[in-house]
Amino acid sequence: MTLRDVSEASGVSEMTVSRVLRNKGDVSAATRAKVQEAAKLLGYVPNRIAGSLASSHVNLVAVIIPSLKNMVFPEVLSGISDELDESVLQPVVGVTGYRPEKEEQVLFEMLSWRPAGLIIAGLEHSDASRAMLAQAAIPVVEIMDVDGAPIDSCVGISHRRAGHEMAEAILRAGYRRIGFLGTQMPLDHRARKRFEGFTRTLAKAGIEIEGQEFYAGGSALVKGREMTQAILDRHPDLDFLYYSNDMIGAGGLLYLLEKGVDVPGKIGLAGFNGVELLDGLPRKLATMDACRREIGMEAARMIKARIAGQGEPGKIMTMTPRLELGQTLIRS
Amino acid sequence: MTLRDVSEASGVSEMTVSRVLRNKGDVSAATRAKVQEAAKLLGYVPNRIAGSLASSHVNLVAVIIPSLKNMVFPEVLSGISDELDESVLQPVVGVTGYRPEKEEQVLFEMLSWRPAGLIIAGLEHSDASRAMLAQAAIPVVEIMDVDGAPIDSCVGISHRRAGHEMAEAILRAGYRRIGFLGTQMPLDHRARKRFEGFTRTLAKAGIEIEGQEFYAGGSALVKGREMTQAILDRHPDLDFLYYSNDMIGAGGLLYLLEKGVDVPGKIGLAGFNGVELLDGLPRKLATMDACRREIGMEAARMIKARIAGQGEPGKIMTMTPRLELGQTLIRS
DNA sequence: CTGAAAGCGCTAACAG
DNA sequence: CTGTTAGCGCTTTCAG
Repeated sequence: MTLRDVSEASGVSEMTVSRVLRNKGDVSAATRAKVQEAAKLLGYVPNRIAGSLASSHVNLVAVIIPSLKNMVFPEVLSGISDELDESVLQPVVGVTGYRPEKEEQVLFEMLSWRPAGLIIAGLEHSDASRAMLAQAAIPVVEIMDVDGAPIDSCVGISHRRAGHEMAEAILRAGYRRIGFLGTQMPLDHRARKRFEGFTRTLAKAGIEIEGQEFYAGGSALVKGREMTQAILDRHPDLDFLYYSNDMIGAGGLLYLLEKGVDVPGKIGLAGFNGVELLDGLPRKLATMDACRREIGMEAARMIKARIAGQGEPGKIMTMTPRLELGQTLIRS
Repeated sequence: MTLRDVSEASGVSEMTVSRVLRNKGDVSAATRAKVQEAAKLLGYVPNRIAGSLASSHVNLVAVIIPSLKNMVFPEVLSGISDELDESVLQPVVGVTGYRPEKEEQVLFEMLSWRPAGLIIAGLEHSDASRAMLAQAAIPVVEIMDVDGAPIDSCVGISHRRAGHEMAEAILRAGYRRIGFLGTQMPLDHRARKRFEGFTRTLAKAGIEIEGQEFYAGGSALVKGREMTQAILDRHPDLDFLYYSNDMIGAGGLLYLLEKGVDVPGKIGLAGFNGVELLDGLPRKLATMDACRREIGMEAARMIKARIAGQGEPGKIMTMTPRLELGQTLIRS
């Protein structure tokens, strides 16, 4: 089923059929009707592969994320998808599993489709990846993080600053014996930066983290419980626990409440991400919103603008996450 | 940057360069090396648009799902993505927002890329959608649901049966005054089928649902709390609540535990999906696993097989969800 | 093992 | 407003 079929069925030249189907150029109402009828009758679906090759315009936006298992990324994707929905652009998603080699491979695959733009999570990329992007010469928006040197545009939050602000709030509230619980993911740069921002701020106040606990795999809620128990077994005097994400934080919160521990009196808690789930917990966990949906939407907007020839390259947009004290961090 | 550039840089014909880059046909080691060096030096990324047009082989698998906001679908996607990872196939995702018109539109868009196969959620599609799929003549796998007539292949669970089995377990445990809490989504056919299977089985036992509550939007956990309160306000005598998904069920569970209600003695609870989250709750909610990841992986496997010319068309695979009684449904 | 010719299905550019 | 011509960048096919 090709344009030629529609052309023959309607008695109109292929070129004019093409114009009708793309709403491009002036075509008389009569011809237009004939063509549309023939196309519908035949159930013609244009071949974008041929179309894109001929026009060298591709309506694809490549999106590269580390994972689909962590709800954070589907939320970003959802923002991108919703925003692109109002345009002709279509997202194509690739998943790297947090692995740089895989990122390179996925990037290569995606670029081979000659997308009109690219959205990619994080600022850390291999030299090979950077080289590919430079060659591709398409608008690139790096998302989620702004702590570093973007290739082109960038929208996200400062995770270092997020860690820093949480540390300040904790200190301000008077907590001093602080533990950290996180994921065993050396390649999660954003978690690492939050940790750095956090510990550096504590250090400036002359405080060092008294205990740490890391996990990998499994149900985050369960792991949060287990880690909380473990860290308190080893460091019973801790008066605050900072979790690298809300799910393990929620697990810890549930565990402590069951134990009858006074939260936030005896021990304070905080997580990170601002997941909706927290609203339904018995007590609201302190957290910091990562602006996931907004980041996705803004990235999509930037790409749209650039493709439309409007936005400037190199634009950096820093979102400011709200600190939400909830009910697990004493107000100061 | 085209094949021609690599050809000129390496002094090898375009055709042979093409063969090297695709590992196709016999090429001497010497030529191969020359070509690979030139390609790497230039940072050449093949143009799959041209390649696909010329060969009429497209390594894309279209995946159409209702939403990214409900964790269920990213989980299925993740299964598909992981399974396709070991092949040359690449998933391309489209989102319908549960709207049939949007599904048609997304399907049209996707088919215009001439994917090698299609995975689509659900068995309910408009006539136009079915017509497009028929014309496309590619392997189609409908997923998540098996209650209906598939277009081609199909892998999922019977939601009617899931509702039926849960009803049986509830009756067996001796509960009689039953309430239902679900989403306000007339187009979520799977939720509807569970409800049908559930009520039909109750009816056979001479029992009718005594109260219902529906929600739309907002945090499911919070809504679960609110709905639970609301339904019990209106029907204080209910002794069982069946939730159409685990998140609202978890909200209900937390609410009742806080109230000091005897679960499952005074009132029993059950959800649906088998989300990992449940493992970390104070009490484990009864549920039924929807086999989300497995369905994704199996669908991807079916597509791979079909594209490789192996699998039979029309294969239907019914997964059997495990009933997990947890600690909110009295054992019988 | 290597190359030349032809064309995938469509659209840009130009001519009427 | 409509049609013709010439590719887009690659691969198929066939010839050496």
